[in-house]
Amino acid sequence: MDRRRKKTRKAVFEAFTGLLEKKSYSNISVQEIIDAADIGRSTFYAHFETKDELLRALCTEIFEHVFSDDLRRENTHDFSTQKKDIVAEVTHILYHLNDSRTYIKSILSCESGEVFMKFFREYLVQLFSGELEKHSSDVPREYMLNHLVCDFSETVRWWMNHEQYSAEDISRFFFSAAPF
Amino acid sequence: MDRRRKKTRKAVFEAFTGLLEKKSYSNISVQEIIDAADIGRSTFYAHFETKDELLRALCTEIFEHVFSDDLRRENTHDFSTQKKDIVAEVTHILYHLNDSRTYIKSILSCESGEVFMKFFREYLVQLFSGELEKHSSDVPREYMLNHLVCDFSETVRWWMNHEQYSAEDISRFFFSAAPF
DNA sequence: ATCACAACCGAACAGAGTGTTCGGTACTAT
DNA sequence: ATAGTACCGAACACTCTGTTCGGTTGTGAT
Repeated sequence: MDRRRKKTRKAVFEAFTGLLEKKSYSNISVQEIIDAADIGRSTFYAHFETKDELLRALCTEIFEHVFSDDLRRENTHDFSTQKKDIVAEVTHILYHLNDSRTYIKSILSCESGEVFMKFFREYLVQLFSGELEKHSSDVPREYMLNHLVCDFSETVRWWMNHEQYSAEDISRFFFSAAPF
Repeated sequence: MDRRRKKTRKAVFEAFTGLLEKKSYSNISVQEIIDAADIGRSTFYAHFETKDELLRALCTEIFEHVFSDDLRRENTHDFSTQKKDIVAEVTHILYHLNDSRTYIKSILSCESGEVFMKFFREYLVQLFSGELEKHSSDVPREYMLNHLVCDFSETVRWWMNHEQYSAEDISRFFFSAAPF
């Protein structure tokens, strides 16, 4: 990718998350992002169609990082590593999430958090749907899957505002309270 | 309250929820609500300062209904009824939620859902914080409280899209999966 | 039935934000 | 060196917002 495009993209992301720390998503105008990023008006629209798309792009970028290992493992059909147990996998994801903490906190701080959480839950459905096979109960499978996904995503949301805990702590909390 | 005010208020709420079924919150303009409610522009602004305030007013109205008994009980210092067990209480709230199902589904269908969920969680914190005393664990109390609140609010969100289940079913699912 | 009051109407207005266009400039990759 | 790409920013048409105000109609109390 052209060095200029990368630079512009980065400037926009940083301006955007910076603004999210100060004010809510809906109160941020495209013009403010443009000014903060110090780019031309038409340049912004050459990269992103709307503010919403910018948010989605940012979420995608974050999750590509967080779930990068899982995705890679899916492509290489290496069954030995696929059998990693769920506890290790969850802890691993928590480590990655911690890396993007600053971005995530900004996004979660207002309405835009809903978009982030939606993205997040979509990834988690894949993560937990396999795990669910092992358990049986008189509760609909679909309910349990949604339950696990929400447990974990909300655990992460909580964690983002409680920095004192480590990834291992959070993993332990999660498995203590979740119905595994 | 003046009959006209009641009528207008009702017309706005109905127009708003009707629109929410068709398109997302942020894509609904005040003018569309005004047209759908068939009222004058200035009339809308005489009732609600902004679209956001309308959403909050609608949420407040819903929760005043859903939690009406709890609130009443709080005022009358009747300790005999205060000791109602949590299962009955939860089931009771689910019944009330079912009454407002149409409204709630509309609100939850897009970004406005976040506002609804936020309101909802605030009420639930009160409901569950007492219940938590009874349990002990090596997990922070604050985490457990948030966990219960999210479990329940997300259970309700799930329920709204799975009409085939009764309030009793949902109550059972919730207590099966929650760490009680 | 009357009457003071409150609610509603809707046109008009200023202001803010959006998304596009276009001619010109500057950078990049090869 | 050069062709292609990205950026700039002014200008434009458009939509939406929130307010104002003079006039109309409905309401509740007496």
